[in-house]
Amino acid sequence: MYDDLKQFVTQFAHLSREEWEAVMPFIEIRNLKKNDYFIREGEIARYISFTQKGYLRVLYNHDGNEITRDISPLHTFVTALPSYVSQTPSFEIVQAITDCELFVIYRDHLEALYDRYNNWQRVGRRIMEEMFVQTQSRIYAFITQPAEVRYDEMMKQFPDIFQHVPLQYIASYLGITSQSLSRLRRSVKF
Amino acid sequence: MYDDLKQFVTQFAHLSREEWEAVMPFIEIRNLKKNDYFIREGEIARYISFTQKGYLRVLYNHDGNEITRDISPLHTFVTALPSYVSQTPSFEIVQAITDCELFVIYRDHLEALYDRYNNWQRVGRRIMEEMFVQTQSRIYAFITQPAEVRYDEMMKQFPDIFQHVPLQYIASYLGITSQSLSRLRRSVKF
DNA sequence: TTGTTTTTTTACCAAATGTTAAAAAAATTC
DNA sequence: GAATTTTTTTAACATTTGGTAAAAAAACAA
Repeated sequence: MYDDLKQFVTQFAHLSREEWEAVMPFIEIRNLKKNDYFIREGEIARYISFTQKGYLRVLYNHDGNEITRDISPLHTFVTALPSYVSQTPSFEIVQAITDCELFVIYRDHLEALYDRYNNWQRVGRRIMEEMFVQTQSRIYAFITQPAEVRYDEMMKQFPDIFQHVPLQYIASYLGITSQSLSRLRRSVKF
Repeated sequence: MYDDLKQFVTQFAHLSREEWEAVMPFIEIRNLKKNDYFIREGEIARYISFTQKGYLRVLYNHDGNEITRDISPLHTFVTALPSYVSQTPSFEIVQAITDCELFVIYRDHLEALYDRYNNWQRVGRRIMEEMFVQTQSRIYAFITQPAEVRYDEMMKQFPDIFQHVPLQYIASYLGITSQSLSRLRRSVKF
């Protein structure tokens, strides 16, 4: 049932049986249809989600344009983090790109788990460290690589995403317009 | 002595007197001269630094060009994080931009502190959350703002940096060449 | 100070990406 | 399946940024 979740978290720290089972009562299964919202604009992000099935994106409205900041790979945690950590209204929106099955954990429950088990707190810390490292490499990509290379790398790293995610979201994630993405896709082919 | 450090960490969690004092024996003061290295390329990052005085930058060599990924504001933690978390040789270099006074803490000591005090583990987690949120807003800037706006925002947010940090490092941090930075600085003036 | 090295600026041209508009293709709805 | 809506592609032109080279300015060293 929670195999993927278990595998994900135990990458970061070994958990005793008791520690692992302590999270169980806090996991809530939520199914979203394509285009449903996980977090709406202005809402306070009171929970975090592990994507068991499907793809979410994190976006925000910038002068009427939707800016996709993140497209979640399978089996990772997603929320509108700025809102989640500060418990203030979210400028970010989290939306289902495809039908999704999510494991949802409320922040209050997770914080209680952290209070009780140092080891869970460690898992939380290590996951954040890892996410930070990944975000940094994305910044390196923006600094050093033209859009075409960023696109190629993304295709290599997340080939499954291209079967499920509209190109306009991918273009925004790469920091270009969908017209530009179209153009560089054409030039790559030949 | 450690007032700035104490203020920084207690932003993230309240610490009892015992908890605060537990870190003291682990703090090592290190002074760097301008251009000295804190972490060298290929070295394993075995410690983290709080910049009490001065500015560090995090960079790496990309086809012979130095790419500045980060310029540390005063009173924050810095290390070559990918190496630090995985304990593998660092591709990133951490170098003093100005003379620096650093509070250095070894990873082994910090991990021991985390093991012993859940509250310190919490501080570590919250700092990583905060750093992640900041890095994300930098990604938003890359996606939505042209270099000129990114430059203006940086000047607003870190005006002190411009008195100490060479423009070429700032250009690289902004993701442009120093020639381009020169050009847009000229156009802003009038 | 003088000479040397490094950094910043300027200029010109090239390449990458944005903007606007419209057509084509695909997905969705009735 | 036909009509409608959304997404993707194409095209022409504008703007931003990069690359190369060299001059000017600043920092550093003898």
